[in-house]
Formats: sequence, C-alpha cells, structure tokens
Amino acid sequence: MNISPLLNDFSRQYWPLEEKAVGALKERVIGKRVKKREYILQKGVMCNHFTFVVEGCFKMYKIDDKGKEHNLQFAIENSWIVDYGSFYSEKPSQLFIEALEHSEILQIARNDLFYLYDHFSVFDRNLRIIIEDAFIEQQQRVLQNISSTAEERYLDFLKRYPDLFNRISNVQIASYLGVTPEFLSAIRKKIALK
Amino acid sequence: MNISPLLNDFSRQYWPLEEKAVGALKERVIGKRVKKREYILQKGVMCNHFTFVVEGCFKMYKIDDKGKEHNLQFAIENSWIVDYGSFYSEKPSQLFIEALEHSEILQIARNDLFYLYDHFSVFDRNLRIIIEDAFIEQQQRVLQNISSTAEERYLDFLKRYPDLFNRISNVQIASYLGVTPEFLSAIRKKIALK
DNA sequence: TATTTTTCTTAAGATATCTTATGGGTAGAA
DNA sequence: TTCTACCCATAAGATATCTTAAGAAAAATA
Repeated sequence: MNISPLLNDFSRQYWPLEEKAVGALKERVIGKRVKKREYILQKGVMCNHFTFVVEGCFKMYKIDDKGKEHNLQFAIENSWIVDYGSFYSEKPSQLFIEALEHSEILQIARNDLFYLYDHFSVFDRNLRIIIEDAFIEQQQRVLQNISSTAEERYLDFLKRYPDLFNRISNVQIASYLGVTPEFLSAIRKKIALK
Repeated sequence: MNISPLLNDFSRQYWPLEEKAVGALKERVIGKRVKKREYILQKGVMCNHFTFVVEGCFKMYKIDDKGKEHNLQFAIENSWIVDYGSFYSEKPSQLFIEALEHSEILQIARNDLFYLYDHFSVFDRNLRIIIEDAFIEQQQRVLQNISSTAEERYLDFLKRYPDLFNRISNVQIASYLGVTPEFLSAIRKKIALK
C-alpha cells in the first residue's frame, strides 16, 4: 500500500515516524476509491475507521427530523475525517459522510489504530496534535456562530477556505453556515452590489 | 503540592500514571486560589498554562468590537480550561478567562507540559483523549448552532449541564447560547407557560 | 443597614432569517 | 439531442431574534 501522502502529511505538519512505525502503519492502512455520492459512513452504522483523504472531497452531515441536511465538516486532500463520537464510543453514528467528488482515501480501522497507539507513542502524539488543530478551528466556528451575522460568517468562510468555495455548491456552503440557500443567495447579492 | 484531584481525574476517566510520572507531574504543577472576577487569562497576553479546576467556576469568552461578551466555555470542578490556540501557537490570546466564583486551580506551564509529553507518553495519551472528548462535545454545539432554534438550544443546555444552570446567571447562559438576555427571558417565559 | 450594582422581566418597534413559490440556467443521464 | 435533476436567483409574507427603554427584584458592597 502506498501511504506516502499520509507520511508526507505527518512529516510536514507533525512528527515524522521511525521506520518501524512506518512499517506497522503500512500493514494496517487500507486504500479505497470512492465514487461521487457514495457514503463511507451512514447513520445507524458504527464509524469504524479514521479516513485520510488523498484526493477528492467529502462532507459529513446530519439529517434532522424535517429531512434537512446540516454540514458539520468538509474534508479535502490531506485532511482527516471521522465521527470521533461514534468511533470511540463504539455506538451507531448519527452522521453521514459522503463523497462530493470521486475520491481516493486511506483508512485505519479501530483495532489497528489502538495497536498503533499502544506500540508507537508517536501516534498518540500526532493524533493529539491533529485533533488539537481541529478543535481550535472548530472553536473559531462556534465563536462566529454565537457572535456574527450570516454575512460575516460567509465572508470568513471564503477567506478561510479559498480552495473549497470554487469546488462545492452554494447549497453545501449554506448548510455549513447554518442558513437557507435562499438567504445565502440574498447575502451574495448584497455583497456583489457593494 | 497536593495534586490528587488531578490524579483522581486521570485514573477515573483516562489512563493512570506510573509513579515516576506522578512525581514528575507533582514537581511541575502550581496551585493557586483565584477570587471571583479575577482573570487567569486576558486578551493580548499569551496563554501560558493548562488549568485544571479543583474547586470553583470559570468562563472563557471574547469581547467583540461592540464590547459584547461571548462565552465560549465554562469550566467547573474537575475540568480543564485553556486557550489551545494561544497556548500552542504562542501568540497573544483573543480571549479572557475569568473566575465566576472563588476558585482553586492547578496549573501546568507550557515548558513543563512539553517536558512531560517528551518523557512520559501517557501525557500525550491522556491529553489526546481529553481534547477528543472536548471536541465531540463542541461538535454537538456546532451542530445545534446551525440546526436548532434558541429554545431547543436552551433546553438542551439545561439537560446537558444540570449542575451549571443553578450556579451561573441567565446572562451568562444567554451569552453561551448566542442570544440576548432579553430573548432568553422570553424563551423562559414561553417554556414556563407550557 | 443603606446603597449600589446586577439580574430578570416586559414590551414595542426594527432587523435578520425562514418559508413557500416561481422561473431560468446548466450539467448529467437516457 | 432530449429529458431530467439540480442549482441559483428573486420576491412576498411569516417568524425568530435584536434593540432600546424601563422598572422591579435580588445580590453585592459600603
């Protein structure tokens, strides 16, 4: 299995792995191709894998009682996506993870990750840092949700994820921001007129 | 330094420390008393410590350009509070952490924490799990912010933090939920009428 | 105890955002 | 190519939430 995108990410952003750790990881990583609109996680199913996106794009979302989707996270090249709650509690997920494009991923199953944690502390280290970064980013999102208007949140989204907004529809962005597509459209008009 | 509340928390919720790790931790933890309304972090200052609350209650918040406070987090007994962004980036914080009650805390400074990470991998492990839990909780909050009404968010807050809502003012809860105190008052009236 | 500050409530008018409906444009499927 | 589905925009009326102002109750401070 060619896991170099993942190793590169580790050495660029986090702590590089010694040879033995690389070997142990290699044996446990599964590569997959996922077509647009396919799911790698569905509600009611336990989330059994950490997923690293090599190529492509995913959304993780919830469907509420009225049938509306609410996007929690997007993941593109060189990012991780997993329902941490379901993965660690080993309970069925409330969330869906769906490919927005044809994608290539690398996955690690729960038991394999636990093996790696127990035998190479660099995985505790790196995954600690990975989730710390995700936490900080998510904290900014909470802060904006409780303190900013939808227009401010949209402008910040464009600034923060310049690669994403050409790539996904405004419907998806609206769902991420917590507004209706109609209202996002009104916001975009208002911005364009300035 | 008596750090047993912290050690108890580790062994109840996470992985217990071997003796050497306990010793190394003990030498590096600083205990403090903090009076109500005192700050343990202010905007413009780097966040240099992880803080474990032994007794009391804190809020972490931002003040926006209009001078309004927005509560990001509360911390009571046996919980951690830190501005991760400032702590790890070593940049000035945008946030305040202020005591809502007379409190007792245990603190670990950045270099000391790094020492512990490097010499005892159990700290990488435990702090990974601590922030994973915090991430999952915060993710639920994001989901609610983008998908629920203020009334639903308030009812969920009461259910999720039954110990907190007798202890802090509705002004603080409103700021956490992202609504004005006046509107929270209207929500409470509506609920009471049911 | 007396005084000051903070909290909670109420209400009226303003603004942000949603709902529903409609139509045109564009990309994918047959 | 034709058909279908989805996307984006627009608009009118409804609902959620904010702003401002005021007063009474409760808590903190002198």
